Amino acid sequence: MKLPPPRHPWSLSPKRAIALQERLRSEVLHRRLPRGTRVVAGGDCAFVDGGTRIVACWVVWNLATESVVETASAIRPVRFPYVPGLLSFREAPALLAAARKLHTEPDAFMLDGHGLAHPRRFGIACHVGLLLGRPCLGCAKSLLCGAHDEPADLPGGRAPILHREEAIGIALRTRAGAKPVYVSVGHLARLGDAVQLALACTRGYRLPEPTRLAHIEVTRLTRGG
DNA sequence: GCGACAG
DNA sequence: ATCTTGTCGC
Repeated sequence: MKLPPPRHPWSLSPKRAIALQERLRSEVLHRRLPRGTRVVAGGDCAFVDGGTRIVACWVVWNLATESVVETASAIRPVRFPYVPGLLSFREAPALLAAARKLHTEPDAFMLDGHGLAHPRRFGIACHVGLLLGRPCLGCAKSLLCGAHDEPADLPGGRAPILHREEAIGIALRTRAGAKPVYVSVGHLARLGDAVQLALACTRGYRLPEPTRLAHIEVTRLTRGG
C-alpha cells in the first residue's frame, strides 16, 4: 500500500510530542464513510524482547463475507515510553511500517485506542489515520478521558462520552453483560458512521472482528507459531 | 496539591 | 502492554 511521505520525526521528547499533536489536530478531517464500506483493517500491537521491540499487525476483514482478506505485520524498536495521551508515538511507527506491506486497499482502518476521545482530541486513531491519509476510527477497551452514562445492556446500546462540555465519542455496548467499547472518530470519518461500522463488524464478541483478530494475530506472532 | 491515566 | 491459575457466573 502506497503511503504519503513522512510528516515528522518519531524521535522527540514528550513535550515536543504534545506540541506536534496540537499542530496536527487541525488537519484531521471529518467526512462520512462511503456507504459501501466493507473491507476494514484492524490494527494492534504487542511487545517482545522485554519491551524492547514492538510488533504491529493489521488484519484486513471483509464484513460482507465475514472473512479475513489479508494480514501484514512489522517489528520495530521501541523508541518512546508509554505516556497516557502519547500512545501513537510509541505504536504508530510499527503500525505504519506494517500498513506499507498491505496489498489490499481497505475501505477503513480501525485501531485499538482512541481517536477524538483524547484530552487534546488527537488520539492514535487520528494520528495514524492522518499519516495513512485514509479513513480511520478508534475502538478502545477503556476510557482515557471523559465520562458517560451506562449504555442499555443489549447490543447497540450507547451513551455519549462527554469531556469538557463536548461529546467526543460513544460508549457502545457490543455484547450484553459486557463492558462497552469506546468508539471515536480518527480521520476522514464521522462518529455516527464509526459507531455503525464498529457494530457491523461485531460478531458476538465484545471487540469488533478487525481489532479482535488483530489482537489474536499479534499475540500469535509474539508467542505461539 | 491530589487523583486519573488508551496500550 | 506484561507478569500469571484458578475461579465465579451466564
